[in-house]
Amino acid sequence: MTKSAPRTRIQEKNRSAILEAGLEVFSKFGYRGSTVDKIAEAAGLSKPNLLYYFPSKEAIYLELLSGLLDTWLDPLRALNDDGKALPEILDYVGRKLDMARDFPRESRLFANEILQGAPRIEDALKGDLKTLVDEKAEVIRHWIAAGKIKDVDPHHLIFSIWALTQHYADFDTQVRAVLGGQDPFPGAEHYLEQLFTSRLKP
Amino acid sequence: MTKSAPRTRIQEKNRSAILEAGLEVFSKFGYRGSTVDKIAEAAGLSKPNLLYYFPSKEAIYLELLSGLLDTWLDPLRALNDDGKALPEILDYVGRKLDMARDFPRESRLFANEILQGAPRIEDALKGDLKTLVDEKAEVIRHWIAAGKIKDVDPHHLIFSIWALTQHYADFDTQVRAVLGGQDPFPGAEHYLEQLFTSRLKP
DNA sequence: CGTTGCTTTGACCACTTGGTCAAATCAAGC
DNA sequence: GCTTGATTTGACCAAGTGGTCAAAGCAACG
Repeated sequence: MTKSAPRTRIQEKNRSAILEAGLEVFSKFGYRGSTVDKIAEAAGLSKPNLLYYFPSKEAIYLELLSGLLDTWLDPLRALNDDGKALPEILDYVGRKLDMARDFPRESRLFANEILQGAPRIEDALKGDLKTLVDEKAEVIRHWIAAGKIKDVDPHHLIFSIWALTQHYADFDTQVRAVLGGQDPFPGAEHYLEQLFTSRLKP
Repeated sequence: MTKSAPRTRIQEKNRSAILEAGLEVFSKFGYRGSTVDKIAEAAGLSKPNLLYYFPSKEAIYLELLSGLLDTWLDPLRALNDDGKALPEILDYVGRKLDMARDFPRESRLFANEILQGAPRIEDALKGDLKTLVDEKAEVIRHWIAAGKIKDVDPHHLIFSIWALTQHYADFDTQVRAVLGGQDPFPGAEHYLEQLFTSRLKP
């Protein structure tokens, strides 16, 4: 559920333009490095006009963050105990890697917030996120008990999937510098599939 | 080689106090989020006094960064073609994980810089870093050709080691939130050892 | 056309921030 | 104790920042 639903078409347009601009700017400069002026310019509005739609810089940031956390966890929610364990996990890896490729700004915004100690979403991490991860760790434990995959620590398995996929979005600059500008994603997809298959296939 | 060598004992003491304070503050708030006042306070100096030792906020940041990149790459430099391939790689993983545990501020400072697009160290990444990684990739390729480890893309192997180890420093907040405050490192060490052994052991 | 309510803006303000500077303090050798 | 050079500081400044506000523009409807 989004904030108080905008009524007019123009409100809807401007609010979403601001959020898009906010994502662009916040993900590039971090919260402190972003200015209301920059966001306003990116959204094609004047600063006071932007502040007519959102009460403050922080309000934009918070709305982005809360929307993001959901989107970001959707692939994990989709991880279900539907028979084939390994393909299910490989699918999750693939979906996360796709997101790193297609939504790097979202990944970086999130990374920025966690790096600063997650001051604004600590509760969500200790609450919803922990609950969801614990739940999925249980699913993985069942797969292990049933002999469908090898014995691994489910939490660290999940962490490793996050780390490996998000690395390609968050550290994009470094990865491309080392690869000499070459697109990392085809290679990454193959590498990660092999990596997790080797570790998990019984 | 460090900057112009400080002459007096007091200069040495204050300069290193400032660098220590800078590391503390920059790694916590990022470049833009850090103020000269905060760094000065952490170093136990007044702002003008701090600026007597360093010409600007950026100078502190740059000196930290350039010193860091070296330290950060030392473990990779130590990766040598000395017979046993897999233990060599597992050692590298272990050393990087130790650094993530013992020097998380350094890792976060670096992560912050890369996240912002590495505006101040792009050249170093495309130069020294790429050279070093390409060189070590060649070592790994030899191991593969000699049948000492399984066939993997050397660059992505190195990326995966970086991603997995630094994740525990950079995303510490998230990891601990999900684990309910439990120390992640013992579990991480075991998980990573198994992961790379499974993938690489011929 | 004129009223009404949504939208936009120029001018402005208080506060933070990086950095300067002249003057004061201090330490050490003479 | 006095001189000399290193160190420290209070006062200050210009630029940038988040945010306010009253007034102006604008669209739609009677």
